[in-house]
Amino acid sequence: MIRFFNTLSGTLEEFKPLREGEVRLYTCGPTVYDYPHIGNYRAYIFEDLLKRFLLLAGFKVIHVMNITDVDDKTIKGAARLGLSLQDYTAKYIEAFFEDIKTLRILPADLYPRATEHIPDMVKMVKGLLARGFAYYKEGSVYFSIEKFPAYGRLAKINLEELKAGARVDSDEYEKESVHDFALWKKAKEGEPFWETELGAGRPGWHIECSAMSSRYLGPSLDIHCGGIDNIFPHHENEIAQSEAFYGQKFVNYWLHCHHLVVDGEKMSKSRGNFYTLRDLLARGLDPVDLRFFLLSTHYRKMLNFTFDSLEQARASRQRILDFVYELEHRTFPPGDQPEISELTEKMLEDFKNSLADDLNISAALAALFEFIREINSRLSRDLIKQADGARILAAVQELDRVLAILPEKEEQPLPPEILSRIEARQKARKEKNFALADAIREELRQLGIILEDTKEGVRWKRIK
RNA sequence: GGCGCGGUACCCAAGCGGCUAAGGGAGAGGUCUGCAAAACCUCGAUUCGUCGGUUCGAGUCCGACCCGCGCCUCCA
Repeated sequence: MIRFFNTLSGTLEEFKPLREGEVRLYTCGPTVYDYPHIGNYRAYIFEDLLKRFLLLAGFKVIHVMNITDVDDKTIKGAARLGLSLQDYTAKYIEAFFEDIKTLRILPADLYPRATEHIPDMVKMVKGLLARGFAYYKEGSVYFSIEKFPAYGRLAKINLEELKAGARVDSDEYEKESVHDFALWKKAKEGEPFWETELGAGRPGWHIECSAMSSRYLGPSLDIHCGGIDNIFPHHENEIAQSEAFYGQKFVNYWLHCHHLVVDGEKMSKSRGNFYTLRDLLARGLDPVDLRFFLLSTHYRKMLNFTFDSLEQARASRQRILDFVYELEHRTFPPGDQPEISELTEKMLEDFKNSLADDLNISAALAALFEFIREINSRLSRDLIKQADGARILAAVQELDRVLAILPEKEEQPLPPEILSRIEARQKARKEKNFALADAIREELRQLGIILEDTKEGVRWKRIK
């Protein structure tokens, strides 16, 4: 049984897709006004884990992620540089795609852009006007939340209290009630706009997700994800718009990822604790280590990024890589043992069952590490046979369909000058010239290559 | 004011009513080694923020309190 924590109900629920064997997944994508930061990637990596798990569990997944390429920030950014909206956002869209590839995030099936779906949004806004859920005010269109009694269910916000505690809204647009939100914003001097049946203007942020999700996934979808901060108002508003328009349930399961903080505090540029992926790559970070770090804490728990915790994650991942390396490079005696198959199957089952339990990655990894220790113990006593080794390796590779943390292919071969240094060291060792041997070892270490002397000869591995 | 999250060994972290409280990192001991490094193995909490309560039995449920954090405004 697969179960997820549904923000809507506030409880763990058994997962049942609308259509047997198929999951329609919508995840909120980037607003392309700047380079994404590592907190953004925590959310995308959580979604990637979810999706990869669903795929491993045998589901067909149809995944749509929007790209917000028109909003206040993109408009401001473009204006500042005197660029068109499109020219301004193109750079960040490209950076986003580069980054997700670097982090081994599986691409979505579709990346609809807001600017390319204006007609869908206009149609929806018109429908909401016709049904009395929306109203015009000075050329803009607003959603009237009092017309939608279920408003506040997702965020568990009581409208009365919300009104009492809210600050005065200083929005330059006029609306009837403070918490009504804009569906369509009247064109302003010097800002991009679209000439439509609603008048000249641009869409509000929330309507874009409602329009694009239904366009590609239908009026009802299985899972909608995003960061915890999207719950209110963004997702609350999406529900209001979509359900008011279609008159049916919008999303069955809402999954939200908690924040990443840095050194215990919210990341912000003014605090100087703001990192993009590029910042970290420039420091020599292996992006897959970052992936593992972001992956290895449960998605509903706040994650504290520090360079120390990143180092812990790196070391932890290295243990898995060393295990795989050993299996790939060792020679085994022929034969196989049913006991090993059993251990392997048990580990796979534990791993998958843990993930099926609201993506409990800690328990899943614990199953893997326990298995690694068990097998290592046997390896050290030469108790693993050839077929066992192949089976173990296949199992770890299967898990890696979800984790995606193993080295991509064969390691890059070493350049000849390095190889000859290794040979020189072997020669020195044979001649018992250990001072020279150690000097060469240290020299290579400086170059990021670690040598290991094993029974089966010298081995090397790269370190970052 | 409202809503919500967290406090488990030196650090990260699972466990959510009942086997000896997972797992990883660091550390200590050992194996291997010319010595190392690396790797591997072993060992690390009578105890789960504090105080009460419920229960045959509580990190696990209830109450109070202390500490840290987030949201209620754009934000993953």
